[in-house]
Amino acid sequence: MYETKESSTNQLNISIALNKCPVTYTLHKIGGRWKPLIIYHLTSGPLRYGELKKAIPAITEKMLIQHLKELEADGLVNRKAMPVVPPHVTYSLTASGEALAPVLNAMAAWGMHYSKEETS
Amino acid sequence: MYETKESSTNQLNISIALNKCPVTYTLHKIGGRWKPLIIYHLTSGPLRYGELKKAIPAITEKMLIQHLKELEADGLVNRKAMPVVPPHVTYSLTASGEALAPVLNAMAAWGMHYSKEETS
DNA sequence: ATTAATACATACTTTTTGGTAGGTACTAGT
DNA sequence: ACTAGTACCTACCAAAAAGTATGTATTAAT
Repeated sequence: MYETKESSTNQLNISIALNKCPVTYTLHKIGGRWKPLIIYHLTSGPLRYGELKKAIPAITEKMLIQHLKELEADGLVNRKAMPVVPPHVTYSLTASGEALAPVLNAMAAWGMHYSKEETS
Repeated sequence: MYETKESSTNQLNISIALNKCPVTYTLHKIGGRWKPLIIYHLTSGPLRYGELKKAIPAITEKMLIQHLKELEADGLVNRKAMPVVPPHVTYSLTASGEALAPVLNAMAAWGMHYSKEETS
């Protein structure tokens, strides 16, 4: 029968999980394909758009800018544009972005440990 | 023009990101909509399938079993079936599942801190 | 007039993830 | 013969995320 609902259960369930689970909340903020890599590269200091692109060659410009916009909207990243031409824009981590460091470290430690076991 | 590629760039990019970034690896393992909640409920001890369902009312049976299968395949969760009827199956965390605790704690701490700021 | 440099924007398509609705197997108890 | 109880399975569909291709603005240098 497959009736179409007015408001998607998917969206509803996202907010249920977000409210019930702070882990899901965090996951939602850093959960894009390239977001951890972007954040990682910014931990060593601010970078220009083009520098990020070079640092992550496999990312397309669309995904890079899209993730940067989301990270900015979520308050994890600052965008600073100099009104010159050609444009000069730098991205840096905000306080809450920097505060992700222990999270990323814990995840990296787990990931390195258990991805090694997999291949052995 | 949109030519269709034989092997999706999406899949390729997943493995690029997985290889470059242990954080992405970890994210990939716990990244389902309900996985953090499932793991969280299992931290207090083994639970039966039906108990998990009651613990997370909003999840559908399809998603529950699907996530459990993935968690099992990824070695985070053990499945123990008693050959009785009606069936009796319990799920518990493996060593690597338990080892996620610091990761989840870090994520929960960050999530609780920064989701509060958002609503204030 | 054309090019170079930089940081995007947008229309469209593909791939993946999540949700809906229903069904199955097995046995003990009535 | 029928029901209850438990743990699933399987088509099918919808929504979200990711990728492709191409275009835009500005100005200084050639």
